Amino acid sequence: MNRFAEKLITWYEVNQRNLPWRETKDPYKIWISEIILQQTRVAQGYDYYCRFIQRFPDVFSLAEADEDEVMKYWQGLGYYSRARNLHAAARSIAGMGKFPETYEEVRKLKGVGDYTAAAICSFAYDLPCAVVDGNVYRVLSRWMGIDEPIDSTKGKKLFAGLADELLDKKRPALYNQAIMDFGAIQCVPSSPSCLFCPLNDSCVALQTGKVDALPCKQHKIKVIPRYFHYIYVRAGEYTYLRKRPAGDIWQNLYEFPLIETSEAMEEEKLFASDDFSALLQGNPIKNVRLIEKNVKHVLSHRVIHANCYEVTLEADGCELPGYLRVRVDDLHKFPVSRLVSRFFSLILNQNR
DNA sequence: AACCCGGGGAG
DNA sequence: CTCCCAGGGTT
Repeated sequence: MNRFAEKLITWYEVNQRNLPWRETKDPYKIWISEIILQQTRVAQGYDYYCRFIQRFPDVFSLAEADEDEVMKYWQGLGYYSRARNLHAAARSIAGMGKFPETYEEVRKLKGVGDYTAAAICSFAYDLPCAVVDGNVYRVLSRWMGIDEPIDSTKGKKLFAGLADELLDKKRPALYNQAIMDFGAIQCVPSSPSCLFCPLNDSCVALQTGKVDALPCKQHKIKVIPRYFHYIYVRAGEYTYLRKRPAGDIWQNLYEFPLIETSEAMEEEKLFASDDFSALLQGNPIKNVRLIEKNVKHVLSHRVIHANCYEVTLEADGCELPGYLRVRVDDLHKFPVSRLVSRFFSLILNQNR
């Protein structure tokens, strides 16, 4: 038993958060919680977890569901590949008959990496696997005063090795929960209260004045602008959607017909473009109206400048090739991005 | 190794 | 504004 683990666990007994996925040893529920919480704060994922478990209480109910419904339950959470992978993995597990029970088998599931496999195996089965997440990087880099970048291959291997050494192998679940809660509550990214920290007598970063400088990262992401023009085509009670394809953001979410331009474009020029003509297939236009303009939607490495127009057609019943024809009243049933959801709200509110 | 993939909250 | 969150996949 090491002193570090002892202090963390003592701290945890007093300060731990009460979370629903800690009340169970069911690997399915723990798995769901871990996928939801990837790059997502507890406060943001909490309600999604509760609704998800209520609708899909076990792996078989999830496996039997349509992907669209799973995506709908994920709507607004971001990183939608998590939901697609979760669904695919559920079908795989259902085929196996039961949830995998070793680290190697759990690690093979789609969407499960080193961190998530360690979390599931320690929490559900008490296997001695050390978790290494953003919290662990922060706690270890500070406590040991290590400035090796955490986003380099060398840094990842270094911290994984240290995490393994420090793991309390007799109670891995408790230790893993403790170090992550410690990072989330006590050893926070900015302005931690080191004065009241139980590790302040042995923290290298505190003693060398490097708390604010750790953990160290080398990577900076470049943000690239994109220009989206959504066309809400109105034909009587109907409108048109398509499912976003693979190889781009928001895969498998739905959206209005989209014209993307390489730079900002005003309404007049957009409506005169070939893309616009091709979209409407020569159907005569009755009316055009602006829904919203210059919406700035920020993603992790894209910033989307979006406009949305309503184009009402003369004809009520026409088809647009490549698009789904749906009732305006049914729009709310489709899983969509936050941006498209915003336009849905504007449109549906105006209808009242 | 570099890049891609969301959305939200804190400071 | 910037940074980061119970990361993982692809090239």
